[in-house]
Amino acid sequence: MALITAAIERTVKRPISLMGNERYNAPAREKHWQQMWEEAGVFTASNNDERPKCYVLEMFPYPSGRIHVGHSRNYTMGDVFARYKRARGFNVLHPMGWDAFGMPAENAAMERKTHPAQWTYANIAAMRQQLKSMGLSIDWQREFATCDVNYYKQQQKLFLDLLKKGLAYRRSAKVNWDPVDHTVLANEQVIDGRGWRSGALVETKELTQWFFRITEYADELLEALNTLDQWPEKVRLMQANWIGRSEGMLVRWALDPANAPKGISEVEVYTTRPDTLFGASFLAVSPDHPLALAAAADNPKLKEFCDECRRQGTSVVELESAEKKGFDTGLRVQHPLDKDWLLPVWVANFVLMDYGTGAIFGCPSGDQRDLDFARKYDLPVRPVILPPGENAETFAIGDEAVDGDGSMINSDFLDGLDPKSAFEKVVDRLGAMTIGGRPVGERKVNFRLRDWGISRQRYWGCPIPIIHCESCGAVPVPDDQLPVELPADATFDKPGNPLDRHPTWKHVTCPKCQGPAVRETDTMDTFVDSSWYFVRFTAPDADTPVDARAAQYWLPVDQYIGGIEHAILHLLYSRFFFRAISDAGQGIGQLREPFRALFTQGMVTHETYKSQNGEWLSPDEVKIDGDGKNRAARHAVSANPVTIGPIEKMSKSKKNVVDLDAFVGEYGADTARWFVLSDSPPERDVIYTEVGVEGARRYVQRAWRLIDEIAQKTPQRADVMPEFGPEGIALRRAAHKTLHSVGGHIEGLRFNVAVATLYEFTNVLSSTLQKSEDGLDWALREGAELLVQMIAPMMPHLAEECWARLGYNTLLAKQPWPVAEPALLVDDVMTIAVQVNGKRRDELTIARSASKEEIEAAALALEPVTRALEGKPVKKVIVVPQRIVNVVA
RNA sequence: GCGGACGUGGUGGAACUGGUAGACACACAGGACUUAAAAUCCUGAGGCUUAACCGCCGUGCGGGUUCGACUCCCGCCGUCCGCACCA
Repeated sequence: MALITAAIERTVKRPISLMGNERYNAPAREKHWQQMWEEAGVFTASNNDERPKCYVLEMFPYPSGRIHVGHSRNYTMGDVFARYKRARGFNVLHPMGWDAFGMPAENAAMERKTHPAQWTYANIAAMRQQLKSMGLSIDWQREFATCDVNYYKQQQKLFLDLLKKGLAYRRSAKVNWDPVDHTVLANEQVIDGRGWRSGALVETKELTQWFFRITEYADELLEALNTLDQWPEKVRLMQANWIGRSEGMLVRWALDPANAPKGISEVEVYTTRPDTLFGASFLAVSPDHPLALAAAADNPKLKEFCDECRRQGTSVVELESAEKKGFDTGLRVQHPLDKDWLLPVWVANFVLMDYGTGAIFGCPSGDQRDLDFARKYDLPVRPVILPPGENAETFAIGDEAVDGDGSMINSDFLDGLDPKSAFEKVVDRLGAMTIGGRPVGERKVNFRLRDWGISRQRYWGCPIPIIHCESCGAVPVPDDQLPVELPADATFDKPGNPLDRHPTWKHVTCPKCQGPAVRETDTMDTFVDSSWYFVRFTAPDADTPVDARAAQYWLPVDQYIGGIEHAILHLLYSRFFFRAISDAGQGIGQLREPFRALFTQGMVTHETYKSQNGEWLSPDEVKIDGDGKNRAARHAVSANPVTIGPIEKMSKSKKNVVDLDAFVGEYGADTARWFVLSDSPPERDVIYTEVGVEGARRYVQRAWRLIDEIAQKTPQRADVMPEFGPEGIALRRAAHKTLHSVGGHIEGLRFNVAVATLYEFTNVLSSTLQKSEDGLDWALREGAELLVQMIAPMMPHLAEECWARLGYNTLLAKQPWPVAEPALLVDDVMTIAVQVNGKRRDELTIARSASKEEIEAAALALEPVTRALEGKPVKKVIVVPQRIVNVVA
């Protein structure tokens, strides 16, 4: 029995030589090599290793069901990098897991009557198979899903750490409430003021919710962006804008006691432009500002106005088109720099309660919104900054506010100063004055960033480990009672939170007083799950959330790869959470940034198709006729005309996806890998086309044929190098130069250029194969072996097959990256362009050792050069060795 | 409105810190092999002019710096993305 299997094994293992034009059967061979890798455990990463480490990570997927070719690009890129680094002698960690909590599972439960867990784990099983079929060099032993009890148990510990440290807290906050689905909606789930599923008008509701104190780290998160020099500039900029630091002043304005509401004597305003204080013409407060509420208490019309503002939609369209509206409260304030100057206090719909203090002073001459507002309600407009070149006597504000540089006017002691000095002077002046025992003005740094609300009124998420007790308040679940597990028997037949309506789950005794109490029924935002999974991969089975030794060995992630859509939230939350858990006691050490290098890859796009009745059609339901302008589509079965729509990112909803299984079954994984890496720069989108795929497939076959031919024609290389003729030398130079450049391109993630370089070398190799010369066989074989090793990170199965064909019985996945011979990287002759007056006229091939004088003389002797000179005297000759000669006449 | 990126043949794109623009691929055309097709192989090609060479033009448009600009600077035009009443 054992003998028979061994025999079968051998026949399967040895690739059959190609006689004539036999094709390489990728799908069959790929399965074989995947099995070989698995048996050899090539991709298992050890936490105890002498080699330098390299942690390569692609953003882990949400298990939505199936993987399509669009998803595969991200993993392919990471895999090429991981395989390359492994070959370069690194101990590589390349793990995979599942971002498995979230709403779709609950929706599926509602629609299909399957439990979220069942749905999720079934999807994971299917997608794991798909990823494995791509031949990714992943250490599957470290795999986990965030919905695994073991994972979210550790996350509950982290939550309690943060709570102890004061980095998690509870407060009341507004949410978008869907009154039909009884659920909280994220902003992006509110479309035109209505719930995206129910269509009901969304209400604003105050709920007590849990928050993480990310604002505590606002300054650090902003500052540290400077250290992330291997992140895209774009992402750093987006984060910086999101954090939105501004430097300004808090200014306290005394209310005119004549009609001030009881108990309120001043209004605090945040401004970044205290220099324009003399241009103030009114104060405006948010409809939710305490002063507005107090004033509205005995003013029904004002109350009505405030209510109307609150109803004003939160949708983007509404905010954009919303008119600036206000209501005069009748209250008056004293100007801080002129006691006799009284200004009106308005309630305005454009003032946000949750930025700054919810109150502003309006300076119409310097701010467009304030100007629009002042014009509408006929409030004074007083210019305070005179733009350069304007005359102070005649200058007036028209329809446009002036926010540029200039010199101060109409501003008392600030007159003549530039705005910056005026700013400083006002800071000094107001700082020295007091109101109600405090300074009238003080410097204040403000951030746009808000604390991170993590409460979700959902079932399928990590339960927040808190017990609410009437007498003890919010009590942390004691460590020995963790995890707080999701009840398996929840019901999903109606909207609302299944945890909240579960008959028994939430009723517990208080850990402190043993009295009756209830569990927190909110679960955590799934962004919490993804904020530390990369830490957990370093020790997925540890009893504590973080294994200090493993974390400090592997982190930071050396190369992180994912979509630009996560530029802000996921990446910012992760940067915060990493610091927070470290400061709360997890053994991460001194490290503050989790991701050393970040790469944001482009999407795979595809044409979209729509049937006559407006339904999306998938590519395999459509037949394309003709090409160019005559290109038309019809339905594959009914032959009805089909509209070809715009090229868009592959997505399930538009059905413009190509399923990975179908693709791999037909073409093989290597073709898919090669295709997504070719042509387009990796950070840019790549368009999926049938012809592009055919091109990739052709190359797979061509490479295989070429290697096969060389394997047949040339003997194994002798250890001693023969003497080479010109062809042999040229081939070896090409091979080693390619090796040098492909390595660099992979290192720099320029996969499309690496692919092009490999095509180029393949062309050289196959044309040299037609020639004969002493010693050439040796060079051909060397070239073939190098080619195989170079394509290995991108097309690992084909490379193994070729490697075996070349007579090796080792796994290529275990071979080190070949080293280029430095002597072959430098030519002994060089070809340089010769210009006359900056225009290229000819080129010159000359010994590398030639002196400047020799080059100059040779250049001037060229016929096209003398012709272009037309007898004119040469003024100057610029010779840049190895680059160019420019003759200036 | 604010911020950013990009613009190169029929197409995707290449060109290292300024130094032969169009590598490589796709599509196309011609040829070889074949009874034929597919597959494969060879050849050609930025545009204009030309029989061909030569020549001229050419990296969105206009200017500038430089011996020399796809690359750097200034001003436009266009496309895409992010943020958006943030005081």
